[in-house]
This record gives sequence, C-alpha cells and structure tokens, in this order.
Amino acid sequence: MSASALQDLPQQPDKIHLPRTSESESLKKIRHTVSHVMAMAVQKLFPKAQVTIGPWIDYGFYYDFDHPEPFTEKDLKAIQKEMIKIINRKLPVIREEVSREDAQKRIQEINEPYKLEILEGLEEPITIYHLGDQWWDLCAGPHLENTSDLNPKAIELESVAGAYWRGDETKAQLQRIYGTAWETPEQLAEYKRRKEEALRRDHRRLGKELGLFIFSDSVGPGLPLWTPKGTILRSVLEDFLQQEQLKRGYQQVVTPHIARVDLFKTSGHWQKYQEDMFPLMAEDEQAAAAEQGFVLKPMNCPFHIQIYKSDLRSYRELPMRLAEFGTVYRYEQSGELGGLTRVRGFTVDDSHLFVTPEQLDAEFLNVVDLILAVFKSLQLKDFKARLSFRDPASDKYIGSDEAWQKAEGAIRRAVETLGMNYFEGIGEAAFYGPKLDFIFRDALDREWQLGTVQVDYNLPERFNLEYVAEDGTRKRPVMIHRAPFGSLERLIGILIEEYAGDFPLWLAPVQARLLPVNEDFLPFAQEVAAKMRSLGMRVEVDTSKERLPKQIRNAEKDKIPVMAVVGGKEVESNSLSIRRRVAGNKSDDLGAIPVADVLERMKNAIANYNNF
RNA sequence: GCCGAUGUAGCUCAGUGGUAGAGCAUUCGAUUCGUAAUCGAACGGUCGGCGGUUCAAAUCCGCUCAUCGGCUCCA
Repeated sequence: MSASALQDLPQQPDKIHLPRTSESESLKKIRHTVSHVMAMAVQKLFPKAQVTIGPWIDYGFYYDFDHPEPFTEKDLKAIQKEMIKIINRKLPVIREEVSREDAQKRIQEINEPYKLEILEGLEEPITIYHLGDQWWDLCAGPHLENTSDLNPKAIELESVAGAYWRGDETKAQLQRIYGTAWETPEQLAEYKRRKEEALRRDHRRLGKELGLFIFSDSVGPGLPLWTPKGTILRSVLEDFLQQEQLKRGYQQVVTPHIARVDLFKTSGHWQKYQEDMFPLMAEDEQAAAAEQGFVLKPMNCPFHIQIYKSDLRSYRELPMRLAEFGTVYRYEQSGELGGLTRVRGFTVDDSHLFVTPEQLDAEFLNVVDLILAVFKSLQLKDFKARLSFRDPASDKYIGSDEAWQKAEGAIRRAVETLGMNYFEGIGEAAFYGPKLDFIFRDALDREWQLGTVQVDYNLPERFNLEYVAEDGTRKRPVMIHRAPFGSLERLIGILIEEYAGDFPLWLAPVQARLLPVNEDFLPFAQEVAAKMRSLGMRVEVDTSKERLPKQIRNAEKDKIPVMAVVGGKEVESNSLSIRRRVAGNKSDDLGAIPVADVLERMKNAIANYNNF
C-alpha cells in the first residue's frame, strides 16, 4: 500500500447499503443456500470431510467440517470453483419434512455422527433441504428455490479457521470455512472495499503510524507501552473523566499493583478467577506450597474495600464513591490478545460506590447518567446495552441466590426506568454480581465491552462491610462497581477506529503545527507556538528544511487538526494562514486569520469538544 | 490454550539452495521554496531466536518466541 493510499480514509455516506443478514430475507436465503452448496463442494472434493453446522452470519456464512488435513488457501480456490459448477448445474432446492426416526435412519446411512448429535437437539418439524438429488442437509431454512438463483460473481470464500465442536474446547476441533455472499457483484465489491477501509482504520495500524503506543517483544505480549503522544490521549481522557466525577461527588484514591493473595482469597478471586490471574509470587517453596505470597491485582475492588473498612463509616458518609485509574493485570489466553482491545495489563477507570440499600436505585441511575454523558462527549453513539446476568447452571459465581436476585432486580429496574434498549446476556455476569454493560463495535465489526456498572451484594458480605445506620445499628452497604471507559486501552483503541485517527481538537495529541514557508519565518512561528503553549495548547513547529508542500503533506499524514502556514504576509499582519483538517482526509484552506482570533477559536473549540 | 497463516533495514515490502534488495524514514550536501512528496549522496539487516540437513540455508526440516485470522474467554 502506498503512503498516499493510506490517507484516503473515505467517510462519505454509504452509497450502497450492505444489510446484515438479519435485516434481509433474501440474504438469509442466499447465505443458507450458499453454505449448503459449499458443504456439498467440500464433500465432493474431500470425501473424508464430515459436515457439522453451517449458519449465516452478519455478512456471510460459514460451515464447520471435520477433516483430518487442514484446508489451505489453494483448497479454498478449488472449493469455490466447484461451487460455481454446482450453481451452474441449476439444482433445485427441495424442502422435505421428515419424522425423527426417518431423519435418524438417513443420517446413519450416510454416516454423519455430528448431524446425528444435532438431530437430538432439534424440535419437530424436522426439515431436510435437498440440492437436487445430489446432497442434503438438516436445515430449518429458508432457502432459494434453485442453486442457479445464486450469483457466482457475488460469492467469495474468505478464510479458514479452527473452531471447536459446539464451541467447547474439550471437544473436537473442526475447520471452519468463512465466506461471504451477496445479491449482486456490486455489493460484494462494496463489501470488500469496506473491509479494506476497515483495515486502514484499524487502531493497531493507526497507533503505529501516529506513534501512539508500541508493543515490545522484550516486554511481553499484551503489554502496551505508551509513547508521549499516546500518553496525552490517556491523560486528557483521565482529566476529562475526573472533572466529571468531581462534579458528582467522587473521591480519587491510589492503591498498589500487588497484594497478598489472602486478600483475593477473601474476595473469592483466588477461588473463582485464578486462571485469569498471573501466578503467585512466593518467596520460597514453602510459601508457594502454602499458597502464601503476593499476586498482581486483576481487579481494584478489594483495595477500595480496604479503604472503606479503614474506618467506622456512618450512613451520613454514604454514598461513598472511591475512584481510581487502577492498572490491573489479567492472564489472558495468548491466542486472544490483540492490539489495545485485548491486553494483559490495562487501566480501569474504576470506581466503587458504597451505598445503603435505600440509595441503590438512585445511585445506579446516577452512574448510568454519567456513563451516557461521557459517551456523548466522546461522540460515541453506536453501542448496545447488555444486562449481563449469571448462568444459573454454572458454579463460577459466589453468593446466595437471594443476593443475585436482588442485584439483578436493581439493574432491571434501572434500565426500565430509563427506557433503555437492551438485551440480556446470560452467563455474562462478573463472578460476584450482575452487570449492565455497554457494547461497542470496532472497525472490523467485532464487539467489545467498554463501560460497565455492576451491583454487588456479595463482596460486602465476604469482607463484612458495615455502616452505622440512623438508628445506631450496624448495617451492610451494597457496592456498585462501575467503569464508564471500561479500560483506557480498549477505549482508546475504539476511539482511534471511530475517528479513523482524526481526533477531535480537545483530544488530539498535537492540536496545531506551525509551518514556516522558509527558515526566515521560524522565529515568528516559535513565538506564536510559545503563546499557544502558554494557553495550554499542544503545538509543534515544523523546523525541517522541507518545502511547504512537503510540510503540509507530513502534517496531513500525522493528522494534525490545525495547520498554520507562516510566511511574509502572515508576519506582516500578525496572522496565520490556517489549513484545517477535517475528518476523511479533506482539509479546508481558511486563509489568513489574525493570531488572536486563531487562539480564541482554538480555545473555544477545545472547551466545547468541537473542531476548529 | 487450540487450529491455520505470517515473521527480511526504523516503516511498507521484493527476493525459493550459491556472497542480502527497493521505496519511504534518518544523516549529510545542494536548493530558500506559499497549501499533499525538490534533487543527489551516505548510513542502515548475524533475514524473529535456537538447533538440524547440505560443500553451501533468508530459502529445506525440527523446536521456540511474536504477530495476524478464528475458536473458547473477557475491560
């Protein structure tokens, strides 16, 4: 990819609408049918392959096969060729309703054990879809009427990946072939164009190009190092949130990165969360055997609890809102790490609120209000709210059923009071309590949890937390865990992609760069830069001996929001010729503006989270 | 952790068994220049690491580390 192509991050409105499968009945049919055609092609070319499941997904389909040898890129091409042949044979797609016994018998005849297992879970009516008299598969449909209704030029196989049978890592690992299919070749082309574009706004790529963060093999996987520019992003975001929190009665605290393992035994982390923690640091073998020593903290809550417990608390002190940008370490599986969205060390904009049971509902609403306000300032609109409840069948949780029901009830009341759209995620709860999570998508359309609010009756119990109530009795507070950003790392990853690297002025690591037409104008540029810095602005002067066009090109590549050209006429009139970068790699030449006006305009834009 | 792919200069990449290449970046020189690349030169790599096969390995084999695409898991 040439450097100039890198700049073209188009942001024009979508000319061709590309619906998700769930939005389009015809795409459902197309993608169901293509996945059958693919499975048939695979079994034709690889007779040892056994079929399992093959559903449609948002922008295509996949099918999982059990096959002794891995499929290669070459195999994909051959499979695609075979698919075209099948399509061209104009096979009718015939639906047949069968009895359970009949289905069982037929599956046994073709020796497909996975299909048999699928059948066990199916409800009547059981339907089979035939491709002519060549091939059939258990499927609920819907399907096209004939393979020739598919447009071979609108279909493409994309990749092969390992996938466990039924998503269970203790079961067989299958090979999943991903593909995409559309109504028209134009849609396919547009889909591919958008994938290219997504690659260009990938935060890993932009983070490197813009010099925001690095990874070092010597430091370790999943442990980002923040450069000066990236650190500005972090501290601006931290300051921003701290200001918001100050207004709402939060108190900032600082706690260590490690603690005795006993602390986490009391909280239950050691029992329920150990596989996500870095191993115990024991002083000697005896200590290791006795499970005594220190661990890196995977969460901040037990520390904030210690601060709460350090004094006898009165109901008058509640809600007590302890906040910290707390860096935590979690031992994520190596295969899961990626960029800033999944790391092993990250900073949570954490807060723990200790409230009376009576205060719980109101305080929960306050927190959601804060989170939504934060998203608004960051111009993040595209998210979903998830009620993350426990899976009652699992034993990975602590606490009584009653505590869980109370906590889940509080969250449900809150979202209903607010009239929020939400969906439920069973089994998504934290081990100590249910959550309300805010889910975002990255450029590659993967979903990530950012903000979260959690209601917790369990840790107050385990740590025996108390406050003195109005009547003089000791009562137990309820805890709210909350993090609007979720993690600074993940948030910044999402922001980079959301803005395609074009940060709004208040966040931009470099807000302005002064470009002297030649060296004679350097002193004036330095003088203006100093003035800007004294107003708290982040500004650079291009001291290279490059010609103006090159300086502009470099500033554009660095995505500097305000470029200020300084030459003879500017010095004479004490002005700056402003070239403003606007999202999408266009920029406006605003002409000469008096220095004082530029400063004023920048100041206002920054204060209001606007662009210049 | 598992399946698969990838790893060559700071960056992006070419190089399929016979002494390591390009563009950009960097440095130096010339140019003093008005809104997306001025010209020239130099510098720069134990080809991710370790081991093996071979007269000879960036290239073939094994192990390992890291990255990428998925699976499981999570902020």
